[in-house]
Amino acid sequence: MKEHKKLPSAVIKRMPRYYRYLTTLQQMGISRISSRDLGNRMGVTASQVRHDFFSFGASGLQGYGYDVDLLRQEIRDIFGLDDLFSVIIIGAGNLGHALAKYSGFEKNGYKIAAIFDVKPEIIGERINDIEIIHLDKLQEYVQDNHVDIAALTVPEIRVLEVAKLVTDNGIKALWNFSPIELLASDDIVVENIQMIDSLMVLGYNLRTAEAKLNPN
Amino acid sequence: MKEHKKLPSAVIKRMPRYYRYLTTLQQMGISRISSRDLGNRMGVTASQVRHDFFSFGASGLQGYGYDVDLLRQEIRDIFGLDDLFSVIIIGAGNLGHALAKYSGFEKNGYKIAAIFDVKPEIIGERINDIEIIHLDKLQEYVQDNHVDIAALTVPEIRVLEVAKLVTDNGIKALWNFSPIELLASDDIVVENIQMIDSLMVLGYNLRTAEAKLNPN
DNA sequence: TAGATTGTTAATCGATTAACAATC
DNA sequence: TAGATTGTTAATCGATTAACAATC
Repeated sequence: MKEHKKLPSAVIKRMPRYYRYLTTLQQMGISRISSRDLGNRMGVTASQVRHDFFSFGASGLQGYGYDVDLLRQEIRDIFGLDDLFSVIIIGAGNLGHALAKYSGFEKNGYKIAAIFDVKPEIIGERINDIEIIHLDKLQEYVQDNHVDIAALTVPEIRVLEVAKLVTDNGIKALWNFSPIELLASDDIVVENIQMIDSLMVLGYNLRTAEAKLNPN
Repeated sequence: MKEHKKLPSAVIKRMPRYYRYLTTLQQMGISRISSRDLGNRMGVTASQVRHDFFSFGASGLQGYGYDVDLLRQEIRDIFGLDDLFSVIIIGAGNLGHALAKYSGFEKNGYKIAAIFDVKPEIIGERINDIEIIHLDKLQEYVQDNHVDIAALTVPEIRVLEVAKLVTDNGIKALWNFSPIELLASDDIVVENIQMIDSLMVLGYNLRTAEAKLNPN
């Protein structure tokens, strides 16, 4: 694998967006794209596109643009998408179900391997061919199966104990959907999906936009 | 309402976090907090806390700290949380169900008013006392009821047509959960929840952390 | 008063944009 | 060759951190 310098965090956060747009272009049968055209589609400047691609070792061609397939594959390499991360879901409620049923993860390099819950009546069921296993069997499971990431879709009051259980069993990445924010440590990486934060920003922007149209 | 200058977008995005931490402090019965203590809990510098609070007109007291209730209320004012935004959910799948069942939105100033879907067999059902209405009735509904925000939890292939339907009916804020990104316009504000982006960043950070522990 | 902590400006750092030579 | 577009540095802009006087 090619060595990459440590990328600025602003670039890392933008790369999944580039990846999504490149995937769409590929599906549309478009094989090359200029920084200007891509920037227009995404609502960013051409300069930023080139600067970002340069920062991870671009594969463009002067006077031509970027090769969509090649560039997309470079992002796949950087994010390790061809290595197929193994993800388990803790909590088989509606949100856990929604994640398990969504086929987009598998397509992009993340395999949902199992779902854990504690409700006896659903243990053994399958969602999208993924088995629901009792949380008591987690230790056993991680001994027999490699697990990269745990998605936490448990009720708010359970999330701290579940996070402890999961990390005590050697899992080093938490994808947390509860409104209780988990903090990363030296050893554990965390992504919090804080839906309420996003909703608050949306509401703020709505009020700001309305105030601009309708000053009083 | 107090007038606020236009806030830097970095500050706006951090404010929901402050708000969550202040709410937790309030629930713990803590009535005042220093920038240092709050920063430590959140993993940010005290300087940034003070700078941020200053930028929206802080309410601290030298030698004392910030009044938790007062500060929290100021954030509520800025985000309009006491005005109760009205939110409708389009798409009563698992994700729509999960949103409808989550009580945290209502508690924080966002009322889920109705859920729309097209599956005849679920029309009229109630989730968490919120009625499922046929999408054909949307126009009628928005004429009779004020709607601020539409949460889009429809299948990927439907999201563009649904976004058009919703905005054609005068709704100006879209909270989009599909992997098809919607772009904001002059008239329409958008928040995209791109779960796959968050997962990719998590996977990247996991690999980077592992590479640091285990260089080879 | 002495100690603590904010309010606020200045300094630094990082991210974005502009510019244009290089080159396909 | 002429036109297009990247690669790359420099300039600008915005965000973060440091510093310390003000003051509770």
